[in-house]
Amino acid sequence: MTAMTSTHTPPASLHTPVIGWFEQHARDLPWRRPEAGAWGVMVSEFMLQQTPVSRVLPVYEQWMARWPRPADLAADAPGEAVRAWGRLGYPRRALRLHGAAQAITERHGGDVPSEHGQLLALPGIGEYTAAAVASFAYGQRHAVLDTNVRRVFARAASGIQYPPNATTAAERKLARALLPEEDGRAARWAAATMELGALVCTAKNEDCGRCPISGQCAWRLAGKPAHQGAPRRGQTYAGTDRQVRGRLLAVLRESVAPVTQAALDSVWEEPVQRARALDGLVADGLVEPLAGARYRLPLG
DNA sequence: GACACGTGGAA
DNA sequence: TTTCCAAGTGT
Repeated sequence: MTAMTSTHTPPASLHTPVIGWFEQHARDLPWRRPEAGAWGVMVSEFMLQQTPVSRVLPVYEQWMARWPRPADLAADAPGEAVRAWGRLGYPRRALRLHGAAQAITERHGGDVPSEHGQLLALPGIGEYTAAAVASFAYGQRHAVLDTNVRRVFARAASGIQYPPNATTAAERKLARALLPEEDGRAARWAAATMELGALVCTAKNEDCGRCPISGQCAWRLAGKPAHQGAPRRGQTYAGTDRQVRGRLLAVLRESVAPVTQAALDSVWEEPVQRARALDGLVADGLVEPLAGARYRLPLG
């Protein structure tokens, strides 16, 4: 049971100040403008998975100028999507976005579907992204649980500094309970709570002085107790297969012509790990092996 | 449920 | 310099 429900605080007392704050302080992001459309919303959601807004902005603009509709992307080679992805990281997202564009073109007449279940069936779209697109692009009522919203709810409602590592049933239940009744207001609430987590109720150095619900925040009222339990597993990177994959793919992105084995071998000393990383990229469909020990981004 | 999966800026 | 973190998904 959360502090919010145990004190019987009506959600409406949270909705108005949070949505009001959002109307005053929301960033003017291109995917929030009407001209972005559902496709723009969807592209931005793929790019923003684990990647900061500041790095997404320029790539998003180039992407939408080149592929303004799903069918435009679907008609191009998947390797071009990987190349245009640049250094955003997790390039499989580019491949999945390309696959989603193909599915939209084939199954949905070229229009991003509005139904949650149809969105969820597309490659690269999971629970969060399906809810986000349905909510932000189509104004529907969904619990949109990303890392920002989960942190806001953990603090404001549950009185703890950080949410659990993985989304729990209790979090989903709480998020549904806090959702405004009316569709459009629920969609604004989703965007507003996300923005609050991104700008004010941040993971570190939160700024309660600028928070519209600081007076109702269970964590703050409890004296902002520090997170209990094991520290988060720090993701090591140097020396991992991921780093090797990143270097290999960087070489392939830079070259339109097929790349030789020697060119790829030059990015990593250790041959066993290097081969394993390259095999992994091929298995993932990010790299296409050619005759004569040459490689390129996939043509499809 | 645990892990793999990129990248770069900030503290 | 090291660690943490950023609008997650798929296996």
